[in-house]
Amino acid sequence: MNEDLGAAEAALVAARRANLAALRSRGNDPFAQTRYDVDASAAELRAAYAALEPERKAEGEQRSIAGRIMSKRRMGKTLFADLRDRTDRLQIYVRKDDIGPERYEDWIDLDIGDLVGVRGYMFRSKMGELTLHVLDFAVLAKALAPLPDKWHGLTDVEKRYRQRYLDLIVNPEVRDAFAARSTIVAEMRRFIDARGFFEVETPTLLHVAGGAAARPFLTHVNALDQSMQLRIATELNLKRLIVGGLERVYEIGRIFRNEGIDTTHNPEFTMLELYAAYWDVHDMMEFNEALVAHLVAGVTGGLNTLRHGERTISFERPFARIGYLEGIARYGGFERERLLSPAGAAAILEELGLPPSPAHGHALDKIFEHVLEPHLVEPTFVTDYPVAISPLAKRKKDDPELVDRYELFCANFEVSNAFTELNDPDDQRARFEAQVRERAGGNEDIPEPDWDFVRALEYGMPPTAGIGIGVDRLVMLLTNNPSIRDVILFPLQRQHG
RNA sequence: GCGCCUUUAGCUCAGUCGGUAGAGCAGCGGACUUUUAAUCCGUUGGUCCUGGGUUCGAGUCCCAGAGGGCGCACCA
Repeated sequence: MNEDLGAAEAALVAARRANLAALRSRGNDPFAQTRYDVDASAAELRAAYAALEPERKAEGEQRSIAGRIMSKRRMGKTLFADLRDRTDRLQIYVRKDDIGPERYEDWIDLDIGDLVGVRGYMFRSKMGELTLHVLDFAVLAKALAPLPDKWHGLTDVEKRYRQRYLDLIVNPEVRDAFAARSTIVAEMRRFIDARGFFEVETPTLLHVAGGAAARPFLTHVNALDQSMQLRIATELNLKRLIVGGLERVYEIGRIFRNEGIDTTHNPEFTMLELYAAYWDVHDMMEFNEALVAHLVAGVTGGLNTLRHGERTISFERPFARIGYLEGIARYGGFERERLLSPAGAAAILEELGLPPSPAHGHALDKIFEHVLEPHLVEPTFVTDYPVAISPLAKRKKDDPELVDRYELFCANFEVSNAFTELNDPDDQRARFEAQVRERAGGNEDIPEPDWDFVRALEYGMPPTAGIGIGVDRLVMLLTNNPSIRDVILFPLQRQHG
């Protein structure tokens, strides 16, 4: 079974198997264990005994923890080892005199990576380290494969992603980032639930994936013998629920887009979408600002600033606001009339030295990215988008070429996108028809229209505001990680032998 | 898709001008009853990513390919 291993690795595995056999020969089969009574975590013990003075022992109280052996320092008839559990690392101390010569042999046969449960009392060593003096223990599982280097850890990025379990074992900051993600998402739910929203789950398999401009993944349902698509947004189904009277709904769900992979894009990612009947885009902005400020305070222990790379970003409310056209005029000097006409926007692209765009909306996106986005470091609401790039948003009452929409930018990327939802079925139908023409013109990123969505609007949708937040990118921001792969446990990698 | 970088022991990395492949950690054997990257003595371990080519001789030079990272392009 080890034919695919190199000789050196095979020898390491063989040594561990020999240790496993030795443990079993003493009636101590690690894989026969089913449970262990754990009454503390490493972090709890560190906190509970923080005041213990050097060389003092808390002999009266026995505590037990379980974890993985990360290092072992043998000194003849005693040994020190470091145990790691989900919370922290804790040093343990084992003496031959305490457990007897035969059980001490077990510790010689234990390897780095093995899982043990230990019970004993806490003391502080001569060197000042809090340590658990082991009086009893159980071997709970054996690591037959050798772990990466205890000091350098695992730095090979490819291996870290392909074997994330190794990354999590040896790189504590990786575990911390994913623990932070869990906390952030939980806090997000609490914040939303407290405002009376229903959490719902809508299908990922759809006949027509819509609600965004992106290429979908294609699949096939055998039972129906029909081709289907993986969703690229949850928007249309969530608004159907608003039509259905649920009034306040949200979904935190996996979205799939069959597009490029880079430091801010993974083909499957997590999006929060939330819709509130009787809110408009201003209510949503208020909500959005409160949510982000709350999460920043949560991860920083109450601060309103975040470290991002070399800089510090302030999230003091209110966040900056700038109009879409106003911003492009301020930083690029391009005027509204040119931007809002397809020919004018195409001419601006040329002036900027950018390649021509297939459509007006695309040209606007490119101009925005080059002119305004580089300036958006502090959290900033960009408001009042052109209708050409907002097919699902409601027009501004006094300015029908623009829509009641904003995007929140921070650290030069989009954190959220929100608008007052278009609820006029005739306008929606007209915009879908425009998309049909654009799609016929060769833009494959434009989805097929979802005509049943127009039918839903015909039954009446209350005035509603909606928002989408890229959860992965928000976690990147909140945990100061530069790549989306740092906040996705198993990022997509090419398959190889 | 394009460009740059990268791939050597289980892990982290050296490898000069093309001349028999190295270190630390881990492992193995030994000493050591408060160590902590424990220490000390001894020692095993290689598909140098793959396939071609040049050469008396290739980890090293050339070509092609594969994986990965970064940048650009793409991408609400």
